[in-house]
Amino acid sequence: MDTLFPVLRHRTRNRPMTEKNTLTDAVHTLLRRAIIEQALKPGMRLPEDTVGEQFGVSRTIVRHALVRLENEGLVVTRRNRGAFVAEPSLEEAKQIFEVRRALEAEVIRILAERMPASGYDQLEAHVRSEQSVKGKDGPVSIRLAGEFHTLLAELTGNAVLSRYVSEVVLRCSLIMAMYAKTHSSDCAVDEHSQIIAAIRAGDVQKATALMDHHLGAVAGRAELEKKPDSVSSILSRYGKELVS
Amino acid sequence: MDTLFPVLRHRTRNRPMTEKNTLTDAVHTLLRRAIIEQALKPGMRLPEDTVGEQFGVSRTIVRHALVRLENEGLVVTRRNRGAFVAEPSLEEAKQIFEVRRALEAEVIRILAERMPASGYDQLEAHVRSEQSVKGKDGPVSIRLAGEFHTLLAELTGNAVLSRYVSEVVLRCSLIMAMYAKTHSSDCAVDEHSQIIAAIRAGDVQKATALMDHHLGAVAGRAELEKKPDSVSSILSRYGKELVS
DNA sequence: TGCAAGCAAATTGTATCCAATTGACGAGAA
DNA sequence: TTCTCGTCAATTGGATACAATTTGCTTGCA
Repeated sequence: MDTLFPVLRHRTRNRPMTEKNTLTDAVHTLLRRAIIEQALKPGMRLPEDTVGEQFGVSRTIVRHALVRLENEGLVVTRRNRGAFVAEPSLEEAKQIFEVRRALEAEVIRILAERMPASGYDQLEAHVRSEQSVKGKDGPVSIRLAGEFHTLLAELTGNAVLSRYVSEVVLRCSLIMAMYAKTHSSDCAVDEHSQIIAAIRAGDVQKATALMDHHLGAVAGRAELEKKPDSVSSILSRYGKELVS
Repeated sequence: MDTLFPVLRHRTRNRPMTEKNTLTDAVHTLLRRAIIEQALKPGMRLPEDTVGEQFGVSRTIVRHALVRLENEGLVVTRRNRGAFVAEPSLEEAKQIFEVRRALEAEVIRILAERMPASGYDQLEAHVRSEQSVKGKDGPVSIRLAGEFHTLLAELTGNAVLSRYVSEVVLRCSLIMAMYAKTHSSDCAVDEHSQIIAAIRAGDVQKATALMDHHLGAVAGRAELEKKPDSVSSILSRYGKELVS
């Protein structure tokens, strides 16, 4: 545990962070990455003082970070109980995928209309980096698969849209971590290429259909398996119904 | 100032709040309402201790509430400067409307497919309450006009979608407060009725077109006028470019 | 043996305190 | 007169201390 994130202090003190150079942002970013990469598994408790101790910051900071993560849907907090890594239900997962489809359809619609200058270069570079880790089922592959969609959204130039897409993509990563046996990003890379091609051709219909299929495949893969591998994740859901 | 929200303590101590009964939630909710109803105008400073003093809570609470409001896009914070009510630029406004159109189109698509049992009753009741304040340009009218769209989104049963719609609707309210001369919700009510009718008829095309027109009219009204009534709002934007 | 009441430990909710950064004002020099 | 530099007040960033609530365990009783 202690060695998971040993560089926080250093990076925070000396170098500007990706976001705002404030401790809260640093903790927020690291916790998010830890959740997405499954270092912190769904349902795991996140006590404020424990986290703060590991990161060498006070509870105040951790709390602020947790508030943000809760807004992003990656953690849930229960009154006087503390924060937990979210365990999206299948119902919730369906909802998130539904929204994601709508948002990404809009992304495609916009990009087909106005793709920025270096857009295709960036996309193709990203696909290449995805191909370079093809086959591995590690956290890197999961992260890259998500970042393709984030990049796509960023290219629209619409910061609001981009933020929402990022959020749903992150939550989908969490969902896949819970429900899918393997992330199996093998097919995904090819589908990414096809989507780029369709956008380049200006064929919104086809690109949207491809994206729908792409997301549908991902969602379907999750729904079929349900991954009841750990008893706790099941019992926790039953437990929730008892207390609420 | 002191008499604006005199009931906070009482409500918080004795009664469950709308959200979670914690002071942070209470302050968060009240600040949000104050911003939407234009009691707190765009660009206005929100010093932590001043706000906390007015509400009778400590700065810690206000900080947490401000963090949430920032996540919602209703306030912006500048490092070591404090929090301000957001002043969305026209570019930002365009982006928000773009996302809103996409989200609400999805709402209509879903509702045409699966409208819950009492859905139409609730919608018509809401329209009636909108009509009852027709003509007045007060905060109540602004709030109701927004809540129609929020209600629509909630009826989808998709909590994620509903949350995002709520957010963009709130931000649109702020935008209209800045850029539109009058909220002029006169036409809006009728359009709301028409949208309901189209959904009831199962005509997704028409409902979407109506909604697009509805939102387009709202957005257009804002964009045309630009409301340069106060010099400060213009200068503040230039000022931002200087310091950033 | 099983259940309930009560106590103790742990953890969050809130308030207060110290430090660091920023913006403003004013004095002095070009 | 105007620009620059230095000091100071104001405000946020962050840490610590205290209070309230919940949980789980222990103990007593049926």
